[in-house]
Amino acid sequence: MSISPDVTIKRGVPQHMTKPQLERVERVPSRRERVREATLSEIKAIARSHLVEHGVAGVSLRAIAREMGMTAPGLYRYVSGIDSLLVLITADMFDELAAAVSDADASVPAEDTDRRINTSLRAFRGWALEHPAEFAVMFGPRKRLEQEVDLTPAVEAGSRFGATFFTLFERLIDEARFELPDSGRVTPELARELRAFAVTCGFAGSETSVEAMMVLSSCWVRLYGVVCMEVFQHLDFVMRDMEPLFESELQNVLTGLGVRYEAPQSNETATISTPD
Amino acid sequence: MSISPDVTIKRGVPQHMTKPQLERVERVPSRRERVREATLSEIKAIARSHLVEHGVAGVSLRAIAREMGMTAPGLYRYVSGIDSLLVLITADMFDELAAAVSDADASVPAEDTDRRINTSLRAFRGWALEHPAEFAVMFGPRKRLEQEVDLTPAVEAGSRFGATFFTLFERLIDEARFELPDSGRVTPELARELRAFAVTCGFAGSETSVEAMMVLSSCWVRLYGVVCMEVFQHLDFVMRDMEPLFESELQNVLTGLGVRYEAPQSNETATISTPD
DNA sequence: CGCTGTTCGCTAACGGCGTTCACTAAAGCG
DNA sequence: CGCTTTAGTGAACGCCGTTAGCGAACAGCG
Repeated sequence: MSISPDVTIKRGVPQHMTKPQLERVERVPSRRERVREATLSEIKAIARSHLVEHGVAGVSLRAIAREMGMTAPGLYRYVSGIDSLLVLITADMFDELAAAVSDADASVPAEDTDRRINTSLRAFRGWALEHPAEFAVMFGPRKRLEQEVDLTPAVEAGSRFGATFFTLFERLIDEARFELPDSGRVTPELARELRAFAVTCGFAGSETSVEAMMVLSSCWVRLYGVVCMEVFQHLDFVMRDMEPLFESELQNVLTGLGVRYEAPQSNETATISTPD
Repeated sequence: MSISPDVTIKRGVPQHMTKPQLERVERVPSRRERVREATLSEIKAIARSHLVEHGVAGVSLRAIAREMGMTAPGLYRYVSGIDSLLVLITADMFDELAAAVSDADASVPAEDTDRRINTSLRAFRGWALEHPAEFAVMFGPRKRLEQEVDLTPAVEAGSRFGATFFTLFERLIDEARFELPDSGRVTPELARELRAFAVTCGFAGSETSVEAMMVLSSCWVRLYGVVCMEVFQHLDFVMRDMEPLFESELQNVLTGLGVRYEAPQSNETATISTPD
């Protein structure tokens, strides 16, 4: 067991510290480390492309190795197996999705909470539609009885993604946009789960109420529902274009949140263009 | 191409006609047909058990054949490949799910629409939780870029499943339980899609309005969302027990539909017991 | 420079998979 | 009975993940 792949060699530097001043002090990543990092990136990139082109079942170590001009066993120096490779790229994809949403969010004036929310949520759907294979891996069923493989990288990235929306939601709470449901509606059991939710997701310290968490959950479930249904094509035989339904749900959800609904621009949501 | 598996030999008998009187008239299924049917059933049964035990990736023709005491190529007499076998059992599972919901529905007095709906929807979730592997195949992402394989059996069974709920929903419309949303809320594009929906699902002739279809879609999407999220375990790291959230969503949806929400019985929803 | 321990990538191999093809043996049927 | 259709087999092809052992390249050090 002299080999231990999948362990990102962390430099023990807190991420919020700026890198440049530390690089010389701590460690300049040795040549070996750099080339190693590069091959790992190549592996993930090719895996990703195979995922897109042939679906998750079409991702194979042998094919990746072939495309890289090496042999499959060699990849085991970088990755402890196909499953953990999938977990790795899943983590990357979550980060990418989070970035896509953040970018969209950042493209509108920070004070315009309403438009920011409209935009962010549409960005989520947009990314999902543009990356159905990725979305399936990220939000679809857990493939195996994955007791075996370590999911933490993906889960962590997933949390980072969630945080993107949580911040926006917190703004809504601060601005007291919507009426909280009667506290009678929240059963003790639900309250317990929601508190756990709040704690795990970081806004424990704030005065975030259980009722607010319930609203958040409900909204998230609804959006997840429409988008899943669209990407997984479960209404395909009955409905050609799911966008109107998504917009309708979005409108319902937003008005429930006291957020102004804005009809989408005629050009695609993916395009980030400054409105006139 | 002398072989043509996967084609259920239909006897051209409408299902609503009683069988016995016709059997002799039309065709008594020959001995050969009977044994053939039996082996096909065995194949599907074993496939199903492997699906449950090892997930969808764990279903393999070779393993099935092994367990049956035959060799893999022999299975090709019954099934045109692993993919179409999966489609076949998916169809069966949809019928089974539909039956489970129907049974639950039938276990409460026919006039008590409210309780019937409570019960049916909980039955849906219950079945999903008891059969996560099946649910993943039925409601998860379409595995391949399945241009190749013929999905019709599964799609048809899926429609039958949908019909289970549609009938209940029609009752709600007839009883005029809920207020329809302003027709201004339905964009022309959405209206078009919803009409297609209504037509494909059979209640075209009735006076079912586009607005009603919008409500139905919205409700279905929400329930699908919670259940998917629970079965796919996407909030696992944040929430232990999803039942309270489901119940909360159910309550929201039902009150929106003008249906009385009934708290679940203390014993599990799966258990069908006559209330006192 | 040469020496030494580590990392890398290879070959070979095992067992599993889906699928095709040519073939035999059995079953059905006139 | 003989002929046709069908069920099932064995061998083969080409994939796959994964393990084990080996040699070559490399990094660091005296």
